[in-house]
Amino acid sequence: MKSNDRKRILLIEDDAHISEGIALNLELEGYEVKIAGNGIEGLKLWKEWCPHLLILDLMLPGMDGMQILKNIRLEDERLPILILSAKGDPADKIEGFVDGVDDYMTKPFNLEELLLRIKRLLLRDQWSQEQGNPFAADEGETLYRFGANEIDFSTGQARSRNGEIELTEQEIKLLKLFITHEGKPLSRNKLLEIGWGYSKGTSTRTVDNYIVRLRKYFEENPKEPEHFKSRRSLGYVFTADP
Amino acid sequence: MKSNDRKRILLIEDDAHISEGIALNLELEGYEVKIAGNGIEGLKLWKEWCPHLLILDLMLPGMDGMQILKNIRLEDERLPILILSAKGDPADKIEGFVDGVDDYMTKPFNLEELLLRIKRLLLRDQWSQEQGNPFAADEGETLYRFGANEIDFSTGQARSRNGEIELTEQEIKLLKLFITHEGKPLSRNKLLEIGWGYSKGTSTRTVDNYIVRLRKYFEENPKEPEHFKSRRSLGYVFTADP
DNA sequence: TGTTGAAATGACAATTCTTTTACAAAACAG
DNA sequence: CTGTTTTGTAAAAGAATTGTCATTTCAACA
Repeated sequence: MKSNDRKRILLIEDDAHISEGIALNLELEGYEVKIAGNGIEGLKLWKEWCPHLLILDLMLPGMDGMQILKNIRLEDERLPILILSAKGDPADKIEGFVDGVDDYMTKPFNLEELLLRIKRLLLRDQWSQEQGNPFAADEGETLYRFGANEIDFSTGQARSRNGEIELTEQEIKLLKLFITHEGKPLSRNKLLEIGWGYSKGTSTRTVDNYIVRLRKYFEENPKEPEHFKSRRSLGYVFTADP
Repeated sequence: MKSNDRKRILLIEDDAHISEGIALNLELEGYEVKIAGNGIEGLKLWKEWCPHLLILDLMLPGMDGMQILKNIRLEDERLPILILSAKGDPADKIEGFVDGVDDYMTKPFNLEELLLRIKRLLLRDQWSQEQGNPFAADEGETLYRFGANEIDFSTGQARSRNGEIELTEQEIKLLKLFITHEGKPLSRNKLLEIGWGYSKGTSTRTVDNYIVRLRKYFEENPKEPEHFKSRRSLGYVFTADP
């Protein structure tokens, strides 16, 4: 293993003053740093560059930080994420943590402390990598059942009354989104933003088409959906046990 | 793995009001909790009870928190430790972190946040524990059979319906990878990283070429692979008995 | 050196998945 | 009812991924 390689840290932060300050310090500590000034760019860099740790400003223009967080957690359960936020009230903190944040600091923050927290997070992460095998990531709770269906997220396969199905990437993402938000209506916009990384305002029939497909796969009678229901002008709701 | 066992949390805190409040909440969350009212007792319990996580008040009577911390870190580098402290000034924070603290909260703290931070720390810790060596196939049995094929890893030879084949080094590595991860899709990236030691993000057709070769060797009908299947945008899956 | 064979690359074709487009059907408001 | 908005669906167009082959690189070896 080449654990000697410099650790990559991705910083998603719109305020150039702050981001450059942090980046400079991180580089002095020996990390490799890239900055994204907005969410879209951030997601792109995350995909391409595969950073070891992510520092994320919750208050971003365009797609907001929370969306990015959700988006990334759909695909990577384990990436250490440290949230920065100007807002300091407890409500924010908690919402951030719920979605799988590893650490949280409010601006203005103490730089030394930030550096130490980062160091510690990366150290723990490295322990995870060394001991476990790199594939263990997916091997936790990967089986999900609802109705007469069973989904194995580790292999991307599903069994339903129609037999075995090989799910595609988007289908998996969408399913995860629905399952993690069971019972809550998700608007097309939200789905596009979180599951696709689109910026707001795009209007297409894409989502509907996927719904059609999910219904074909998993509904007993696709015309009378039980699990993937539409809520007019709200979006779609997933229900595990109708 | 007995991940179902309740996690043990040791709380070292002299103020009974606070400690009991925290303990109660932790128990409601399903943790097993023990309280130590001072440092000596704390160290004793840590040794006997082997908690999964330690919550430590820095301001303790007698032996002070920092001593305990150092003491424990001498013997256990990895135990997740969360510090509580009434003093909120940065200097304290930093000193705490330097000595291998995983998280730090100052009193008065938000209970929800405490619970969430604990949850996250324990989750990461669990990931660290998970074992599994990607090249486990090295051990013991060197003969592997699947379909009409037989591979002898000790000599690097294989027999298939096409006769005897001398496998090359890379082919062997790749085969081992597939065999040890039967049923799981392996992305090109993972394969390149593990089998070749490439860093992430390299894009080549190398892996595909090897797949072609493996299929030629081992598939009855390489155009309709049974064992080495491709899962678009996920990678390749190996299946021993289709 | 030149030979050899494995390993890697790059171009292009074949395939599969995704998005758009277009329109029908359904739900709603008045 | 009737017009408007929203949702469902199929099929075409568009992208992206994968399969294959010819070619180049590289290192071992005679």
